[in-house]
Amino acid sequence: MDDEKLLVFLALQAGLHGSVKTSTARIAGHFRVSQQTASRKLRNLKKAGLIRLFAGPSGCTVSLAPEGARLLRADFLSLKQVFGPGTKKMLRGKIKDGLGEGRYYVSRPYYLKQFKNLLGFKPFFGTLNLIVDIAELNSFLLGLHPIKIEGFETDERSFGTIRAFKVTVQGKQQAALIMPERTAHPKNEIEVIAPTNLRKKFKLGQGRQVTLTA
Amino acid sequence: MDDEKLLVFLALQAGLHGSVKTSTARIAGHFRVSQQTASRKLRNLKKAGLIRLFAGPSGCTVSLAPEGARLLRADFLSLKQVFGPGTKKMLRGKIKDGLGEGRYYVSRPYYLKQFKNLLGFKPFFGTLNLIVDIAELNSFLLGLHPIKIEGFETDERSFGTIRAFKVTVQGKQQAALIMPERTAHPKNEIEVIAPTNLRKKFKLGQGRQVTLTA
DNA sequence: ATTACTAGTCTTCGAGTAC
DNA sequence: TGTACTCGAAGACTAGTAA
Repeated sequence: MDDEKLLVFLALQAGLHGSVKTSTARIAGHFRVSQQTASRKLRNLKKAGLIRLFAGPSGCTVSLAPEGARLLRADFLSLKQVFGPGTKKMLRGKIKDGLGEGRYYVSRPYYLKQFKNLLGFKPFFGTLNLIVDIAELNSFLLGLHPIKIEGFETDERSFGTIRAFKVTVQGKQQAALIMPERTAHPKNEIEVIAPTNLRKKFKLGQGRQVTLTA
Repeated sequence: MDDEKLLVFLALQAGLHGSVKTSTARIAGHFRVSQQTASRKLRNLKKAGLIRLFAGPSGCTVSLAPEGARLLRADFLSLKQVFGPGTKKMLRGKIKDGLGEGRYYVSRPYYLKQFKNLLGFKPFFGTLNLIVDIAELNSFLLGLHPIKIEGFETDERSFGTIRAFKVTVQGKQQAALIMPERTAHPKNEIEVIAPTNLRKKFKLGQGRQVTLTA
């Protein structure tokens, strides 16, 4: 029994917002593991913030925590891409006006050279900042080949390693989704670079919806 | 990285029927584990019959085996029950004419007593045999409380332990889905018992479709 | 560059048991 | 009945390295 299977099992009984009264022995029986293991796994899920758990001498009641629901939703979206009827890999995001910071670091020569070599284009000096759904983002990125853009340091500051993914913007424009390598769990904000000024080309303003495909 | 996550990762890249050329290092990088672990897990999935794998000094190409696709489909259906829009727990099956065997063992006193006590009804002496989709069945059963009907032995033969699940037939009739306890992976055939003769009540003949809800 | 074996370490499991 | 602790055994992980 892996953690995620247990989470699904609980979600099916408790629902996304409800709760279920059960026992560690019952769970153990279902997965054919020991009562001790069921108990421990349950506590682990609680510690990980995925479920809410109240356990006592009369059994335990469990409900999904928001983080647990989000995790399952991400799994669901991944599988939907596999089984869903003709769903192409796609990610929608809303434009957020950036701080002009992107223009600066995209144009650093050390990055620039790698962009050219590894992505196949010289990016416009500016980035398109998009707000996306984290679950959708994870599902979208899963299965794409990450391209590693190495970081570097100057006397003043350090520039971290970047993960880049080749994408298409609005179904037409070659581009790349980029994000810091460091963050284990991606934020809900991503940046897109392309050979041209995407804002101009597609007449995009703040709040407008953009579609990335892969 | 658990096995199932890896399978999803591969499925997203290879598709259900295609294949993908990759390397253990790339997979390892994605899940942030060692190359060795990725290699071993891949071989495990192959040994388990979930993927087809050709590995060599120039990388490896992977495709989903039918069993792997089935496993993912089961997961997908489970999650669909959680996230799907208003999908109630439901299982469809096609009637298969039984051998009259059900009539015999359902009426064994030792079973009968437990059916009454644990299911809350005295079953009609006969079973309705249904052919179902294994993935749907697994997803349906996941989350239902199994009720254990103990087996017993006579001088002539032994009667195994039965797992029973309370269900509703055609949205109206109280009933129970029963299956042998033994089998780890359920067959695609189940039996249904109810207080009344389901065949008569719903005018069911071979091949007719029946809906169970829970 | 690959895959994958071996060996040592670390994690996870379940029986026994306390409460 | 429950949950959950300890601890010895079984399994999984990574580093080093062969091919």
